[in-house]
Amino acid sequence: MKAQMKRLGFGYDWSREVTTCLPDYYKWNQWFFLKLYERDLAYRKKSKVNWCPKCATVLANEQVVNNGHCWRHEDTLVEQRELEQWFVRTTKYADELLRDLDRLPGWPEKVRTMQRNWIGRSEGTLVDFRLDSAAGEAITVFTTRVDTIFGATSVQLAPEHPITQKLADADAGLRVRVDQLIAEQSKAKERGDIGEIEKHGVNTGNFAMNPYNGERVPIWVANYILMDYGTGAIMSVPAHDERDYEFAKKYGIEIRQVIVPSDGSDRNVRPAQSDGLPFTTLDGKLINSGEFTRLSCEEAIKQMSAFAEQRGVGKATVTFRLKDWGISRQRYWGTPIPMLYCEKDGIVPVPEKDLPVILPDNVDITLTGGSPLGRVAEYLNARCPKCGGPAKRETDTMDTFVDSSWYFYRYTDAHNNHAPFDSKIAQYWFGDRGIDQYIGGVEHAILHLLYSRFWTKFMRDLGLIKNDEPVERLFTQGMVIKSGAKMSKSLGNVVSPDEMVAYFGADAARLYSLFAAPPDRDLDWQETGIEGIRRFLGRVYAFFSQVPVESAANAPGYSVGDLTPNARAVLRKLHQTIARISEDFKGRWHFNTSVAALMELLNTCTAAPELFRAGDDAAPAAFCAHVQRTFVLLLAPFAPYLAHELWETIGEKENLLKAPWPKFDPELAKEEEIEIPVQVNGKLRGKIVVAPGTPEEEIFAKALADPNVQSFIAGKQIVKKIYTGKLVSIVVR
RNA sequence: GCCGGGAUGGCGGAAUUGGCAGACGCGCUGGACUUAGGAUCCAGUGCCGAAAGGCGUGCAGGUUCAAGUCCUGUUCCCGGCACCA
Repeated sequence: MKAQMKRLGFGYDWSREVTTCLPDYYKWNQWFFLKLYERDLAYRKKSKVNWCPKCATVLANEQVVNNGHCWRHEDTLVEQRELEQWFVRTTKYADELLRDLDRLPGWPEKVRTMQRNWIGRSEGTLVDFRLDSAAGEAITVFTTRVDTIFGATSVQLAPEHPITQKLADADAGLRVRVDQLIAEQSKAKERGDIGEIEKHGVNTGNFAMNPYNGERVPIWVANYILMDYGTGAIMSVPAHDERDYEFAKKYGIEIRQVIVPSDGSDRNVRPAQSDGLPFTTLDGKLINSGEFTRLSCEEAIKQMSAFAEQRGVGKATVTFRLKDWGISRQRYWGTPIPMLYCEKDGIVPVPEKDLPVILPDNVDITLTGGSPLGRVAEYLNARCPKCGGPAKRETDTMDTFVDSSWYFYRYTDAHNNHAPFDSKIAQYWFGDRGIDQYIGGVEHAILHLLYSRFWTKFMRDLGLIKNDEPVERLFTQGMVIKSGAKMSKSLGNVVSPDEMVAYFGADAARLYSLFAAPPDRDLDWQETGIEGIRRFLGRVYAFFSQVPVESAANAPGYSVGDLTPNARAVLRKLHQTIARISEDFKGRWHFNTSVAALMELLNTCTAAPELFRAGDDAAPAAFCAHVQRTFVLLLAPFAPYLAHELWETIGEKENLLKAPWPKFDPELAKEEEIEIPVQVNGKLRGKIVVAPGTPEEEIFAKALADPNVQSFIAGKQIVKKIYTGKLVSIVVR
């Protein structure tokens, strides 16, 4: 990989290379982990986790893609397993991660939207529905539409909800039904089609009280209620929620309308006209809602949340879709999590001075199931740093996204033995706004980019850095598609550039990949067309071989005024090309047009062979040398090998990489005469050629005199004449 | 269902700000050179038409002297999210 990059002539500073699987890097992962743990940002909990059978390890939520498939193995369904795992409290930063998206104008809107959706902030109200049972227990529901609560005609629980479980424990019949619902949900989750399964549920026969009107409503358990969102319990308002409506229709639960359109129309007022229900927009006002009747929805939400708080039956709240980041992996390759389990002292962190916890090298990684590290006795058995007694090491390793969450800071100070990096050095490179320009595939829009944003905020709070965000400007490359499938390391259908480099050369491979499509677009990789690139490079080489070798430095000067029209045309094209390529480098990065511009420049040069022919004095040697030299400089970023060779050919002694980028001279780029298209009634009818700055009247006169234009205006009345500086438009009737 | 992005010749793509649609390259056609051509060079190449001219940027409308570009509606493709309460 490294050799490939070098062969392709990429200019990386390899002295800053970091290798995340070596202890001098992962030591700092462990150090960060201890800091997370100290700050209660890392914790252990038992929970349902995503398990990829092919990876034989756990995956974070973000790493489950495409309806429940593994992000590494898109053909493999992820299973749900109950495991004790380490989590990082990304949710603690949920608000900030969401808010700061608005401060990233240099990010594609697409990525920001994806992150916003992923974080999924939702404002709502928690309301307690007290159970009939003596203990004063209550079901807490989460709703974004507390204004509809007078229309609540049942409470719906997730099958896994603790109260469901409690009710089921007391009712064997219910237990059977509930277990069915759980099985069904987890299957659907594995298949990834939860959301498409038909809504159904079971009435528990119990009741809970709506604190707003004292009404007792039946408690149901339903398969469309998810335990891991909100509180796992909802109030069901069939008149104003589509899902509740569907459910109520099916089971004959009462549908009670409490919102009507605020425009005064009577649509949807009578429940008998049930076609119009559910009415779900916020643009309405309340009816049948006690003291809140007649309020607008928005006002009602405010007042009714406040009401809940005053009565101690609920409060306004915010929930997130974002979950904590599960970082435990049952794999060998990864950073060992620096934790110990002591019989006496429980969970004990490895002291900082004992870092790094080194990954043992005598591990049999061919076995599957469970953490490989658990099978290495020398690794597993340790001493408790507190009591000195026997302790077991944590055998899970960290998600590799931990490595990539901060590696770019390590680049600033890659060989630091005392800290992940020196704050001052990081500050020098990153300033307050982070990486000037980051490049990556869209596939990392929520994984890597969310984790590294979190990590940056965490490091800022540790006092290591000052910037709030890791990346100021983000550019998302398109994916490379190969016969219909995206090309990626994990899919293993990567086209190696080696063959292309061997056959056509590194320059051709570089130019080809740039020329094929702009970088933000997906590229369907097919190798037709590289011949054209090779031809182009051959023509460049030929162009330089036929020209007299003359160093620009040695040649006497020349005056632009003395140049032949052809030579001036070349000079003009040269400067237009400088402008175009410089523009492409400024952030648009459409290098496909840069390459096209170089081709055009060469075409212009070779179209005037007399200028560059040995023994022909159609142009001064200094002019030729200037054109050649500039051409090489423009070519260099794209085809560095050929450029270096040509640089020597033309007698340059200085290092090409140190030569300044050519300067654009707008005077030299300016056309001496411009061609102006003439339209009659919006259709192109002729073209006139004038000098720049020709007055408008003269242009119109010339335009009207054009014979073809004449034939279209003859006998008609001119209604309007427009000259924009680029084009003449004549309207006749 | 919701949120993004896209659709331009036979193909990849260009048109950066409402101003000549198709730059540049591939492919194709014809020609030159050649023992040879899968090398190189020259010419042509959006569609219809002999020409004049007409038509043409997914589809249907609209605004404008002028629309690939702006507005309304719509179809299809790609990506993301999804019983999110």
